Amino acid sequence: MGTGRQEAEETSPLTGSARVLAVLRHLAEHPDGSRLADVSAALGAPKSSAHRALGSLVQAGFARQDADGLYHLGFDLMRLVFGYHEARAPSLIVGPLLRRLADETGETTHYGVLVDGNIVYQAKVSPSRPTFQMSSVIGGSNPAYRTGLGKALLMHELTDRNDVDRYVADHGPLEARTPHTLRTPEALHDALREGRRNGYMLDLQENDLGIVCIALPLFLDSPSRPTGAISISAVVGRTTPDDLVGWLPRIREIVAEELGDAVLPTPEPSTGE
Amino acid sequence: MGTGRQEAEETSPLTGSARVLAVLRHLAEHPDGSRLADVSAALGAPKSSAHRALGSLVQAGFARQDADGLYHLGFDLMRLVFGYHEARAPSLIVGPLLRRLADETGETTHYGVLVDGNIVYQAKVSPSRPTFQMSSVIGGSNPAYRTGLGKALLMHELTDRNDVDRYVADHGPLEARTPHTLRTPEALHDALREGRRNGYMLDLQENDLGIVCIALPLFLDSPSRPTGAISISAVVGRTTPDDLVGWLPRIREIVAEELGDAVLPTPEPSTGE
DNA sequence: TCCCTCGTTCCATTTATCGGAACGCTGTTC
DNA sequence: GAACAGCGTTCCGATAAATGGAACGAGGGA
Repeated sequence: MGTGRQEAEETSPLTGSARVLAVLRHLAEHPDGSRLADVSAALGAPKSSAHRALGSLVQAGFARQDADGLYHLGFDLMRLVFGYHEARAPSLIVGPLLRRLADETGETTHYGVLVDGNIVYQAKVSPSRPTFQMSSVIGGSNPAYRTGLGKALLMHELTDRNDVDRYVADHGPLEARTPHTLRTPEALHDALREGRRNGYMLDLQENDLGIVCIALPLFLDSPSRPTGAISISAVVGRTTPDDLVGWLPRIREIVAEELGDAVLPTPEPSTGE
Repeated sequence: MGTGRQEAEETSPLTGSARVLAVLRHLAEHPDGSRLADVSAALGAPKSSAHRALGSLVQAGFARQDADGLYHLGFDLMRLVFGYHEARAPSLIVGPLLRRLADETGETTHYGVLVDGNIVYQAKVSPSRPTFQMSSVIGGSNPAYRTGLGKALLMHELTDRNDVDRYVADHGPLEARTPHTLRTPEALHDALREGRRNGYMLDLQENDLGIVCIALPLFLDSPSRPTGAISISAVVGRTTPDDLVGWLPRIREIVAEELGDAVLPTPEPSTGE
């Protein structure tokens, strides 16, 4: 879920610091460690160049070499990134909320923001007794139109049909990852309108077969534009859409306790179109 | 807890890819974002150089620039590091164990390995209802001699007095972070010996005032040399050393259920010296 | 003992980095 | 409303750092 870019690229010779960063990426994508020859081959660079790049990374604390000669991501980089994440506003503010929701429902919770038409996961809390492992990763992304988080945010950005059409035009066609993915601008528009009416958004196996979720936008900064959205994900069979909606009162209660009652959207009573 | 290196360094002009990596570090250390001028000043480099370095990072997906022009760590880097961490053996193997222990005791649990005389935290699980926030960060480190995790591992590395003396000589003096830190090789040797006898190790406010913990080494690979250690930390006042030791039977039970009964040390009955 | 693998080092060539200076935009001040 | 100040960005000749083919040496197997 949410990869990022291609593995081996033949765009340009890839030189200088760009090559060093490519090596860093390679190390991160190989958790069991990489040999020098692997790195060299993956980059299409001579051994000596790969070796020099690795040397720079090791010296900076961004890579390390174990007793077997295998290169790994450096502990210092992990400390930096984990420290960065824990110090960021989303973790600090919505972290406790996500944990309470995960404990209460026994399901995985997420917080995500909208970046260029995609949802980027900013925080993730698995329940104490995980029933399954969600494939989402912090920093990873998915198209907004086929995730609960994404649609919960889009519904306040794309308020009329023209907005929806422009979104679809700008961010590529609606790719049907599952049979349930919304395929047309009409379907998306209808879903967003219903979301605005209800004050929440459902995702019924639209991004991953077997996964449903309920999502709510959060208005942490501005009362008009949502800052991000939270979601609770579950597996079909164990949880029905009705169950998700049934959690709503309790969800709203917990959100209000943790962040106040101004951060939730006010459902439009019945602004029939 | 576990910083890593100095902030502003005047070692050498710092050029090329080393400078790019320094910029990356700077971004990670400033979670609220950095201006170009900040980066430039922090590196002692001209604006244009800092700008070029940031450009390289942005292009690689390791940095991003928000609408206000502030530079941040890139989402792609977060995805890479979090994905790397979740795919690594320690997370996969001891993760569920740490979670169960955290749930059972209501305290924070850690897994750490010994690297060059220091403990490096590899996994961390906070309880669902955190009573306090531990300052440890994944990838961060602390001297082994004043942490429960570290001593639990040292006790199988430094089995006689000569080993202890050599350790102290190699890894600097025993710095007393708190009044309870072990100050002499004798005290450390005695503590390690008692740990070997008991099959566990206590840390009684030796690294952080107000924090006590109990730690056990894990023998995941070899039956003779521990792979790493797990710990459960608590605040004094709410938890006494006796409470920690009282958890032991349950801890051993859970560890045996999750990983088998061969991964725990066999307490030496009474090998009096 | 030989051989193969793998990480490391060397060095002349070349190419990307360096950085001072100028540009243009935005929001502010007088 | 016009001059100003701060900021990110771009330009370009001089310079220094990256480049990579080849040789080296340690370690492990056959």
